[in-house]
This record gives sequence, structure tokens and C-alpha cells, in this order.
Amino acid sequence: MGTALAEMTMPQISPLGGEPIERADAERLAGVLKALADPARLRLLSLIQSAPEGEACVCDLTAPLGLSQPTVSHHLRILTEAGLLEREKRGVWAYYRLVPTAIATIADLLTPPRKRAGKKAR
Amino acid sequence: MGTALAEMTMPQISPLGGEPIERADAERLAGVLKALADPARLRLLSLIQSAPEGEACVCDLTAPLGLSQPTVSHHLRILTEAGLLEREKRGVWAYYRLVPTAIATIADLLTPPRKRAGKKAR
DNA sequence: CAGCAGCATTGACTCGCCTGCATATCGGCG
DNA sequence: CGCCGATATGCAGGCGAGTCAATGCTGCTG
Repeated sequence: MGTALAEMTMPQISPLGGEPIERADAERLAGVLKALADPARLRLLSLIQSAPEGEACVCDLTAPLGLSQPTVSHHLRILTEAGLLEREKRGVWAYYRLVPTAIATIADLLTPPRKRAGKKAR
Repeated sequence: MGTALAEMTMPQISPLGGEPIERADAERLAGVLKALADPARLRLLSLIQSAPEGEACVCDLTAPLGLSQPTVSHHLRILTEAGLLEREKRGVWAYYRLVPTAIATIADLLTPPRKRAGKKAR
């Protein structure tokens, strides 16, 4: 039940900030990034995000991607387990939508030097 | 040529912003993210960034990672070709350092809904 | 000049991932 | 109640990726 993203935002790790990153933290962050690092999945996120209600079902996504339905379901599963998508089944259809701040969280994890509290000063 | 990052920041693609992402853009962005989506490479970036002068040579990185020297060189090559690291050879040593705004650029590519009209009021 | 230290490259092995086909499951409809 | 449509899951093939041992290359150094 992972939503791997949630598991790593809790302890508030600082990936590329100050101290060298820990092995376990690196693996968690890499896991989430690995979910993003795929053309099909990036397009899925983009398609869902730009859909009418911000949501889309599998049948709407297979055609634009040019991939088979099982393959699309597979990618959606990867994204969901990574904590980037949430699934809601209404009737026969399964609607997917972006987890609100998920991607922004990843972006923040990559850019820690944005703050300037207590600078080292030369 | 390389520095895949530069090739995609030039045309100013909009990854997860408005219109559905194009296939070519998705593949470019996925390529850069794939370079990041590895525990060893994340740790390399972290180690280099937190090194004394913000730079480090291969011999300083093999031990903390617990990987062989060829493997470390391999990862450094991946990161360099992705545009995340820059290499400078001084004498026998090869010093690597982060490309200043590279990672921040990736983060920006992931967060389009953020206002970018004026200053960043953060 | 010969030897050595630091890195990069090659080859080989293994493992994981993307994809499609076939099949199972679930919900609605006639 | 049985059929059909929408998804999910299992299985298998193929390709790319991570790792290491061995080797080549370059620039100090004695």
C-alpha cells in the first residue's frame, strides 16, 4: 500500500540539500522517479491532467498512447502505487486523477537550496 | 552534443502543464528523469554537492558508494551526458561538479501550475 | 625512461522492465 | 440469468540497464 511518495515525505528527507543522502532515502526517491521516468507514463499524467474534469478512464487513454489496454492499466498501476495517481471506480469505469501535490512534492525534494536561512557565508 | 537537458530546455517544452505532452517531449524528459532515477546516481549527486569545494573526483566516490570504480565512472558518464554534471580533468584526476541550475530546471519542468509571470514570492 | 596511479572503455552476465496476448474478474443490461 | 463491455492480472518474449573483471590510456614521479 505504499504510495511510495507518502513514505518518503513523512521523514522529510533532503535529497540534494546538505548532508550526503542515505542509501535508503536514495532508493525511495529513485523509486518514485523511476515511475516518472517513462515516456508512456509521462504522457498518461499529461493526458489525465489535461482531461475535461482532470480525470480520465482507461478507455480514453489507450488510443492517444497507441498502447494496448493491459499495458495502459499496467502503467496506471505503477503511477498509482508511486502515489502520483488516485483511482476511483464508478460503475464499470475506473477514473484516474492526479494526486494534488504529488508532483510538486517531488519537485521540492529535488530543489532544497531554495531557502536561505543561515547561509554559510563564504 | 549531449547534455540532453539543454536540448529540451531550449524549445521550452511544457511537460505537465496545459496541452497533452508530445511523444518526443515525453521521451526527452523521460530520458533525463531516467538519469536521476537511480539510487547510486542520486547518491553521487548528493556526495558531489556536499563535497568541500562542491566537486569530487572518482577516487573519492567509490568508497562511500560501495561500488567499483568502473561502475562509478559509468554512472558519472550517464549524469554528465544528461547535463547534470560537468567534468574537468586536472592532472590525473577528473573532477565532477553539479551543473548549477540543472536540477532546478528539471524541477521547474515538473511544476507548471506555478506562476511564473513575476518574481517568485516564496 | 620505466613504473605507477587515476579513469575510461570493453565485454559478459544478470536482472528488471516494457509490451502484447490470453485470461480472469466485475458490473450492467437485455 | 446469461451475455457483453470495461479493467485487472498472468505469462512470456525481448531489450535495455547495472555491475564487475580485465584492459587500455594518460599524465605524474622516481
